[in-house]
Amino acid sequence: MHLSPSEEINMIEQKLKQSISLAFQNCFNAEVDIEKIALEKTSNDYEGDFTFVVFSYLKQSKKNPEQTANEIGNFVKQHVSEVASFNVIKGFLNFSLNNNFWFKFLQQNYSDQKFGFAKNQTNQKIMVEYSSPNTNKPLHLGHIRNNLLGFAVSNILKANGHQVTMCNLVNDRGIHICKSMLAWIKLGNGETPQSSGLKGDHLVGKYYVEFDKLYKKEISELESQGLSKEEAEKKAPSIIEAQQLLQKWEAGDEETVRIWKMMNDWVYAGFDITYKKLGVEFDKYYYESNTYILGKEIVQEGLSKNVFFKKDDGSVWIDLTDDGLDQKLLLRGDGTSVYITQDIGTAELKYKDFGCERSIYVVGNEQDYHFKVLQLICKKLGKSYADGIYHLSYGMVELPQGKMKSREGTVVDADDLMDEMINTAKETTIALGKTEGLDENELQNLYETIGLGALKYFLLKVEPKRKMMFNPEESIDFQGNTGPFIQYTHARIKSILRNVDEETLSIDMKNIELHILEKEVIEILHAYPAVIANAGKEMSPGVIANYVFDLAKSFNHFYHELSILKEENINQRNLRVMLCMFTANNIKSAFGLLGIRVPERM
RNA sequence: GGUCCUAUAGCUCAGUUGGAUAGAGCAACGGUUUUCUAAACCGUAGGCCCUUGGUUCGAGUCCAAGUGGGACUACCA
Repeated sequence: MHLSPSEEINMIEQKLKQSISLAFQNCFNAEVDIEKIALEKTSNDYEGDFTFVVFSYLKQSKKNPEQTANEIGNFVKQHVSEVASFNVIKGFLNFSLNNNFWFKFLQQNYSDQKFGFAKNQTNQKIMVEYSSPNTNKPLHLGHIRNNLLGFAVSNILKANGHQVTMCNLVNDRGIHICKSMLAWIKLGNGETPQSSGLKGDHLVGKYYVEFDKLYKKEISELESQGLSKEEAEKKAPSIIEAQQLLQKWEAGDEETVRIWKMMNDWVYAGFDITYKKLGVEFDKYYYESNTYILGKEIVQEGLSKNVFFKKDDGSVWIDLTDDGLDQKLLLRGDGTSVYITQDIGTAELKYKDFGCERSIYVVGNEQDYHFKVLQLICKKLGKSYADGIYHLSYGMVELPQGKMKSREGTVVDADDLMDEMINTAKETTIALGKTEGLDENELQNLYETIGLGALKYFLLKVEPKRKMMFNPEESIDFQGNTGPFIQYTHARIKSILRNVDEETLSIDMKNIELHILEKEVIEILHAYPAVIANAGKEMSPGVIANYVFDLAKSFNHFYHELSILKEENINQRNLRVMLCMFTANNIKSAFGLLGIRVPERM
């Protein structure tokens, strides 16, 4: 039997578990399922590599913890050649592996660019929807979190061997777009991105803000005439005009549709630039202007199946009170669709197009309720894809002043933020003055790598479902647990490796020692396949981020204490060079999953 | 009213299916550079893991109740 390297490295845990299970049979005449045996990494305070905790097996062994652990330890040591020794403290059985195991692992994997990735495709098809912007305003910090999450999770799922389709559902129709359109028609004087020099999405966003100003002014005028706030909000001329514009759009009015298309195209051109700079991509775009009709058809289907019901005013509802939720509107009295109508349609369309058994929606936690309802509806309609719907919910990004409000102009604009980050990276890099010999192009590239690396890492290291605080003044650092810290580790390694001539390296295991600092790095590298698997299972880029930070920290410690190229024992030197190559590969690989680039120098 | 998220060091966050004395980074204080990149490394200090009860050999982790913070839910998306 020939095993590929990454199958082989997972085998040591498997081997130990198998042997432990046999030990139970042999020593205590007890059956213990291999799958149920849990091994953990030995705590740094104790000697050993892997630990088996025996407390919960005392019923099977019918002996005290120490005896149980000792008997199992003896058995395993005899039967697993990689086990060099073991020790028992209370109910903790700690196994130490021999150094050759670690040397072999290093030798076999140090140059494998795909180390840690699933060797075989799973045939599981997964759709990941993310970004999903409205086309009435530019992207902001919240969208950045969304985009980075969606892209990173897609990469992680691919690394787990799944077939991933990334899609972007563009919300290109609705009242919000009509607001921008109306303001542009009234106040724009034919302004275009070309005439103003403004990026298309920013131009359209400007008129969204203009609309809001006008609307607010009208409301306060009406209120001063004695109307209540609610009445004023409904009767303000601009909102009524915007609604009329929406009706004209739905009726296919030529001029309205022309302006709508024109302004949306401006926005798309702007988004493309932002997406490109951010480094995210999509395999497929869906547009709600195309999918909302399909949603209406499914609502009819639900009516005929008696899953939905119609009220006297003609509106269509589903009753979810038995599921602990409320009644939910699916179609307005006038027959027009609401948000969830379109999502029902899009879900169906996605499944028809790609047949994915899992469909992940990267959408903020403000829509937790919405997706719960969506999944319930699909289930009640008997849709086969209902169980595969998964809302990857993430917390809002908040500012020190509170929540971002695009209408009030308290948003952190995506383009501005990226530019600021890149600029800060530039200033810091110049101040440190280590980039002699790089040309203008390479420098610009480096600033982007570092600036965006800092931003992306900052947003991705936090568990998705947690809300996060973003303080523009002090949030993003270049020291400590940051993207640039890890990039710096990579650059330092590369600097060493530029002085290494050998294409391939070999070590004679008889003539080397394994220093504790070397071993710590190797152990972390060894865990990478399991980390990728776990990140995929949890759909959490934060798992990768925490991992790669640990790796960088551990490597820096090693680097600081031990010479690499100046080591005189050639075998030991080669071991350390391998460790450098392996670590650099691993940082690049892990950051690749996060959508972050690594520099050769910085 | 209903559904859900959240609470760990001054701040920002980790903490795997319950395991050994709860960890990082920042900020503070002290130290390290004639030696492979100091965006680094080492050390000191900093904790009623929101409260109470339960489950058990063992709970930051699981369960229940409560408190603080937040989101959603009533023809917006």
